[in-house]
Order: sequence, then C-alpha cells, then structure tokens
Amino acid sequence: MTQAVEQDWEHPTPPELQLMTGNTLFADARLVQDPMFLMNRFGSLGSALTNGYLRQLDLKVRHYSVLSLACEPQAPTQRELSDFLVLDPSQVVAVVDHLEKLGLVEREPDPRDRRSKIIVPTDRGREVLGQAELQAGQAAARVQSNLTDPERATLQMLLRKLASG
Amino acid sequence: MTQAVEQDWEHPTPPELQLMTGNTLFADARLVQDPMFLMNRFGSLGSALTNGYLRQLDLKVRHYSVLSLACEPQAPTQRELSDFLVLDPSQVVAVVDHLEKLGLVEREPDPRDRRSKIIVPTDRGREVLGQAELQAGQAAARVQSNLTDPERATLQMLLRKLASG
DNA sequence: CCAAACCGTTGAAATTGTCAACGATTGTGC
DNA sequence: GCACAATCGTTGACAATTTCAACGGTTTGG
Repeated sequence: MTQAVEQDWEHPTPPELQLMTGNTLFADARLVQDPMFLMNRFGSLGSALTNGYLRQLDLKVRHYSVLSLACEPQAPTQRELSDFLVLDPSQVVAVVDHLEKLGLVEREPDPRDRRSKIIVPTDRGREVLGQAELQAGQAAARVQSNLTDPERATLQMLLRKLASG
Repeated sequence: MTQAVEQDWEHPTPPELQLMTGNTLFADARLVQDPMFLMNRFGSLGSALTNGYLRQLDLKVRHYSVLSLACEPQAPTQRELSDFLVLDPSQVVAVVDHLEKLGLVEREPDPRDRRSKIIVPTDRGREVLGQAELQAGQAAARVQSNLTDPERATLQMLLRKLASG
C-alpha cells in the first residue's frame, strides 16, 4: 500500500517552503534569540524541505540516512542504526523494508551474531545514494542560502563539535 | 537535601538523554558532516530534552513558545502564532486551550478584527514564563556544553542570520 | 449588497512515536 | 555442560502528532 499518494511539485521542480518568516512582527522576539528554538525550527523545516527533494526517489530523510550509513565501509546492523539515528527498532524495520522493496539494500546475516542482520547496499543502492545526496544537497544549499561559504563552514564545524559529546 | 539548585524530576523524566552517540562507529560517516542532518538531530533532541525540563511546569516547547510570544510587546493573534511557529491553526487552538486552563494566557477579542483573538498573558503567565525560560536555559546549556562561550555566541549569530531570510 | 476570502474551531484521517511481547540467539554464572 | 538472563529483529497495539476538510461568524472587495 506504499504507493505514491499525492503529487504537487513531485517533479524536478523545487518545492516552495517557507524557510523563515519574513514577517517583521516577531523579528525582535526573545524566541528568535534562543539557539535551541532556531535549531529545532531549521531542523524540522530542513528535513521537511529535504523530504520534498527526495520524494522523486521515493525516499524520506530517514531512508536516506539509513542508506547512507549502509554504504559506509562497515555495514551496520539494525540495532546500530536504531541507536545512532535515535529511532525505535520497529521503525528501522519499516525503513529497511522499504529500502529492500526498492532494491537498494539487502539484509544479510551477521557472521558474528546470528541474531543481528547487517544492512548491505546493492549496486543500485549506491547509485541512488548519489542522486539522493544531490537532492539533499540542493535542499541544504537552499536553507543556507543566507550564509557565505566561510559562514557555512563555521556552522558545520560548530555543529560537529556539538556532536562530539 | 539541597533541592534549590538541583533539578528534581518528580516524575519519570529522564535526566539522562543521549545527546549524541559517543559511539565511534559512525564517527567519520558522511552523514555527520551534513549540517542538515546535525541540525535536525539537535533540533529534535534539544526539544525532547527541553520538554523534560519543562515537564514540571506542565508545559512543552510549543506551549513555552506561544507563552513567550504572547508576552511580547504586541500580543499576537492565533493566526500569527500559527504562521510563525509553523503550526496548524488547530494545533494552536489546543496549545492556547492548555495555557488558558493553566491560567497563563487569555483570549481577548481583537479590536481591529472580530474574527481574530489575541493571546494575552496573565500576571501568572509572565511569572511562569520566567521559570520556563530558566528551565529551557538549563536544557540549552546542557546541549551546548561542548562549546565555549564565544563558540556559543558564534553559533547563535549564524543561526539568526540563517533565519533572516 | 453579494460573493469571496479569512479566522478560529471541530473532527476525522494519516503519519509518526512509544511500548510490550514473542521466537531465535547469545552471553553469564554455576 | 546447563539453566537463566539479556539481546536482536519483528509484530502488533496504543498514544501523540501532523494534516486536512468543513463549518459559523466576520471582513473585504467589487
């Protein structure tokens, strides 16, 4: 039943999505000075926009994430994906099921633990990952369109340092 | 014991919340270099943590956001809240209902447009907002614990510039 | 004055998040 | 070796959240 439902701009057309209100009503509100608020706003807004760009590949951010991790040198188990992506194991099942139906990954038995299954990309999986990265990149570029290149680099550096907990 | 400084989690509120995997498995994964991925991760993770700190006030991030905006010089209508917070109007109804039941805000008719209602904080609302800001600040400090003060300032500046679209 | 658009509200549907339990397998203490 | 707890993927149920259509009351524009 996982058929393409609705349409809209699912073509190679860039989705229109309000990034941040040009509204000057709350321009000086205390909320917009709160980094957590902004992070949450751009996080959800960014993934929504990325989902739009990924729709033509029948993927969402979570599928793109799993596919990307599956293409890393060391193929992950579903448990590792669950931990790293902070997704319930049952949600990982659904994501892997979808990717498997698209022929992008395969479940293989873990030689070291027959309880686990490692997620391995197919050739087509690696190919589609490249396209997905392109789409995600376009979405990211659009979100960061207000920043200069060095600012983007600084932001990335700070976020990575934030993640190094 | 000293309860003034310490956070007492009266209810099953997890003080322990995995901010970012110390797992070194995916330390060099391409995903962790993607600013959008990190932004989304810290956005949802940060709001989940903030929700935990706000639980003692019977608030969530969305209620805190609405309360904060209601306390701005110009009291907003529900439509303006809906637009700015990217929430469906029906969700704003639920949030305002909750805040109203807690006696923190009141719906007042908009003198300029009898269709709209402006959300005005009560005295207790402003008081609780102060406490909520304290809790949210603790959550934020915890998320940003890996950053130095100047780095925090830079991050805030970049996020605000990101929002100035 | 009339039609279209807008606001808040309600309710229903779809998506997502959370949690308990199960077979199969592995690790642990004895 | 052997019971026994713990783990992994999976399923199914349940709660929370998002999305959407429709409705009275109101405003706007022609």
